[in-house]
Amino acid sequence: MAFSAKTEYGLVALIEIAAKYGTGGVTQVAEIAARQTIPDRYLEQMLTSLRRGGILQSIRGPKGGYRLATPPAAISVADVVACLEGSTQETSEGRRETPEFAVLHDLDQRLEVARQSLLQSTTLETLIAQRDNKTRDSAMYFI
Amino acid sequence: MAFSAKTEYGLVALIEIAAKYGTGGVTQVAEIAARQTIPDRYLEQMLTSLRRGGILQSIRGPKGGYRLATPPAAISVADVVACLEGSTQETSEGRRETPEFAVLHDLDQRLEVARQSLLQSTTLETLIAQRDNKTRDSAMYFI
DNA sequence: CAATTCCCAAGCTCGTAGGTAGGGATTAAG
DNA sequence: CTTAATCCCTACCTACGAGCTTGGGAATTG
Repeated sequence: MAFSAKTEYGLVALIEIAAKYGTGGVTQVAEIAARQTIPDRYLEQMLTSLRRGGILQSIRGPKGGYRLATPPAAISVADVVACLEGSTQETSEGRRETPEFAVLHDLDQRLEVARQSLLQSTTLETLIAQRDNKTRDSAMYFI
Repeated sequence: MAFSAKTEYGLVALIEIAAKYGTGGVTQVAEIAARQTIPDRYLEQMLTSLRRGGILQSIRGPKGGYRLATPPAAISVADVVACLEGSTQETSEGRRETPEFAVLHDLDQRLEVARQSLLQSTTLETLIAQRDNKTRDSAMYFI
């Protein structure tokens, strides 16, 4: 899996929350955690990060929960990844500076660009659409 | 870095070894390790994997060393990665089967395809050419 | 036979991903 | 105005694997 558990859980939760965006309703951690079989206290931390990152808004107290801060189409997977993949100090020192390492570093950059390009062009709206296509497709078996 | 140390070291070594392909000469672990500042006994292990994977041939004894088993243009970075990224059992069990996870799995597949596509289209020949371009470019500063 | 190289396999260590846990602040409902 | 539900903050724990070390052996050459 190219995503860490953190990112994966965060995205799964966001898909659920985003699906309710039209209605204005909120979604609770416990709900999502139960449906997706994710430890709830752990998922809480992801959603907290997403709130701090401006992707989610939270409402406290009974009947509280989370909702998106912006429309699903405005939130890309790249945004979510950036928010959850905690900036792990890229020990920039100690780099070996031979031309061979440099060439690999370039290749690495190109890989990263390709990845980011896909992640930026995929939004929560996209993901919801894909999810709904899937369930519709599987429903067709029953016709 | 999208590559593990293993892969990175292996590729660096292969670039050096591949550069001698025309001459038919061999390259020794100690040489590469010294030039690239890689622990030699560690690098040994990567080259052993590459030999077992059919990418390298080895000659033992004094004046021994490694050479490519095939021309540089026939060895893609994808081959090298496949050889060195030891198949870490993708615990396929325990997968959560909600549609949300499924959608992310699809996205993951697309990321992997994009990555493989780049890695397959990059060969040792490509990397050598890029390295040589680099050194030529930096040489121009002295004109 | 002695030096040089590759070969094989085990073991060590430290960071981190992934998860747990304790207690606090806010708010709705009765 | 109390109780329960929810989010909030912070610290801690732990298994595991990436990255590296080590100890020997087997082939080859001069």
